[in-house]
Amino acid sequence: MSDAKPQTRIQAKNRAAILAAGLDAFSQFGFRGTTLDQIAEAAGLSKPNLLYYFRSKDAIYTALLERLLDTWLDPMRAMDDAGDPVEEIITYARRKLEMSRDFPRESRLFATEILQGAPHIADHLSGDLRALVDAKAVVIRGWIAAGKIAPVDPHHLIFSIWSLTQHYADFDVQVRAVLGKDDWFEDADAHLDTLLRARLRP
Amino acid sequence: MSDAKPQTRIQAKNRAAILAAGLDAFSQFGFRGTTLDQIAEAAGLSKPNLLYYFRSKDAIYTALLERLLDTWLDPMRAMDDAGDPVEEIITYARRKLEMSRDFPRESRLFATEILQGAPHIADHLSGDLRALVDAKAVVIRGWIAAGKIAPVDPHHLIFSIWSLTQHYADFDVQVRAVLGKDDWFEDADAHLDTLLRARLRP
DNA sequence: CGTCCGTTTGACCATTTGGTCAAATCAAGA
DNA sequence: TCTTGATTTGACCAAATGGTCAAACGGACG
Repeated sequence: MSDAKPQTRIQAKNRAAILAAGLDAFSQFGFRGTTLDQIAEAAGLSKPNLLYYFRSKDAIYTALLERLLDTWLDPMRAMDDAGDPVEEIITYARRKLEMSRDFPRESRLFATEILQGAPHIADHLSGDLRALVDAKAVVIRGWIAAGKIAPVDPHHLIFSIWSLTQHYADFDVQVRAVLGKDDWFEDADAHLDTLLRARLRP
Repeated sequence: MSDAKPQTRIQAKNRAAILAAGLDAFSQFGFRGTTLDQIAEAAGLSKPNLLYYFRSKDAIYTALLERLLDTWLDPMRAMDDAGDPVEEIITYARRKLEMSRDFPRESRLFATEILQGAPHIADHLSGDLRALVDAKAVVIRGWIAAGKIAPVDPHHLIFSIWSLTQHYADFDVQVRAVLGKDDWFEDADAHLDTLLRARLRP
């Protein structure tokens, strides 16, 4: 999976600058709403120069999505089948919430892609993602059968964790407007903890 | 708030067709990602004809958002201070879930607007919306003080209900891909019911 | 029938946008 | 220093896009 392409120092730097600028733009305006000039200016390059590093607008977007998907599921993969069930699930939720805090642009990029029908990653959803979720669903069912957590639909439990955590990144503007303050992490974390604990307690 | 403008039968019909087509397009592609030609064709009108009814692309989008905001908060307003606390909250969640099922395009339109920083409705968020949420927060705190429901942060409880329910409309593609089936309503409804009930039980 | 006003359209326009290309510039090794 | 390949750019292009406008059309009513 590692790129075999050799990269000069300057290439690495410029490609990184382009991806950073692209993440900023795409996560805020969506694919169609973002222009190459916008990205080029933010990256400090001319448009033709930008296209020297990525063959098209779509290539930038795709590269970002691939980089994102590569790490997006790490918290779920990190769930330990052998750990304490309630703690494993709650830790998973906390890690997802931390990602909303630390990588809101990535979360929004993912959200806009899904909202638009996931045209670039439909395969990923019904492939890798579904396989991983199904695998974790088996683990969760095992925990239920063992009486370690209360009976719960594993898929919808996972959806709950996704929605509860990503909401704080994706709807950040709304959250801050309603809360009247900017830092939601501590309160959200405590809230999620009690919510999940109440539901999972066997 | 009622428009004083008289409308002929044909005007009402065409304006409705345009709004319907606009909702389809904007909810899927966002504001910048949608073209007038797209809307015009879907509405069965020529582009100049479309602009005879709405002075600009922005006017269509704004009209849709206004219509949406007008009804979006109805379920929350319908929460009855005098009703049974747990049932009121669960009924609110169910109504929101029904909206995800029955008005997914509206939900996605709202989601794209918020994702992009709510440029058109920032005032609404920190005005009407915040006021309503704060009012309901007072009610919920009253319920807690009376021992009718378990202690909970009212704002984050409301965020939870928003995120849990809207997720099924906004991330519909992902939900269906992971579930491997198209109808999620019944299972989601049951899941939400037990989740909230477990958390709210005093 | 003829008029009037609401409706519709073809032609047109300026700007934006994704993308190309040949030429110029630069940087490092021989 | 000279060469070579990587890097950068100005000029350019075709298509798409939001929007305009004068002219044509159509139906209801006197």
